[in-house]
Amino acid sequence: MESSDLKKAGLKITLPRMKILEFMEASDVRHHSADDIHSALREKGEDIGLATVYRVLTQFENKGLVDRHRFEGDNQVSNQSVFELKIKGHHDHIVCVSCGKVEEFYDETIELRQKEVAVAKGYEVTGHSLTLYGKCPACKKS
Amino acid sequence: MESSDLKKAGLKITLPRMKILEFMEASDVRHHSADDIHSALREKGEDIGLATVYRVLTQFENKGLVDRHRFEGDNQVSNQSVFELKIKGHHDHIVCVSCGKVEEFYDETIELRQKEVAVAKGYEVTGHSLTLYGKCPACKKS
DNA sequence: CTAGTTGCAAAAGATTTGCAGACGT
DNA sequence: ACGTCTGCAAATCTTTTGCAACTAG
Repeated sequence: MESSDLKKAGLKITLPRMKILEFMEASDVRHHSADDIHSALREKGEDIGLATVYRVLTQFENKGLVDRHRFEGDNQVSNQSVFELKIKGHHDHIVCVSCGKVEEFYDETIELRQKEVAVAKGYEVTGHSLTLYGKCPACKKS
Repeated sequence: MESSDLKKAGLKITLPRMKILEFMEASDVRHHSADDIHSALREKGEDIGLATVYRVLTQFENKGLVDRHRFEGDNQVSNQSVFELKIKGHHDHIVCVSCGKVEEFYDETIELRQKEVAVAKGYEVTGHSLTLYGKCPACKKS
């Protein structure tokens, strides 16, 4: 399923692209910084440059294969963008401010209301970004 | 009202801090990058370093005087953080992807639903960030 | 073969930090 | 006077770009 996605997107099937896609699919975590991916692949013995990782992710983003997020919020740990495969439908995020864990959720009520708010202001909506910040169950105890 | 805010926050009342606060209060735009503020003050003849602007804004953020946002979204223009005075109550943002204009809104339904979603997942909410992206009325025509 | 890709190093943009001097209280 | 700030320059961090070599189709 990987190579067909690339072909469909009009991108040549190259080793770095395959490796990056594979890594993102195989990982149990869904959000990765460019550096995460680069280090992970390096450790696996792949010789892929960080610049290539950025280039590939940017291409994927433009082709609609991945989303790029910039989590902000209370105790922001890093300034890096994070990327996630766009295999599932749209959803928003909830980030733990203590351990950095990211979960996803989708709420029809919120989605609908957002559109209403925008239209009421005369906007033509093209997208949105919603992220909740808080302490996850595990971190609440400590 | 400015100096008292600073004093309350436990910060010395210095010229750069006053100037930055004044500028943010006086401006009709509510969101400014560190560089915006720096340039604006420079043009007014104030001799304030960019590093100081960043330091002051970061202090203000920690003291709860300002919020820092990192708008992401469809046609990302810049990677700069923007800061806004926290004088008004909480609200979210709607950003025009064409002209970059930022408007604010507050919707009780969305706020409520967010809290519900987080609680349902066992989180203790500490904050959230919601930004809609779209074309503003003026830009829709073009 | 040929255009699209890659790795590396250098560049660029945003933000932070070290330090000596200046300022607020 | 004293500890806090400030400006400047240098350092850091993240991301992008130039370029010569390489590779998929």
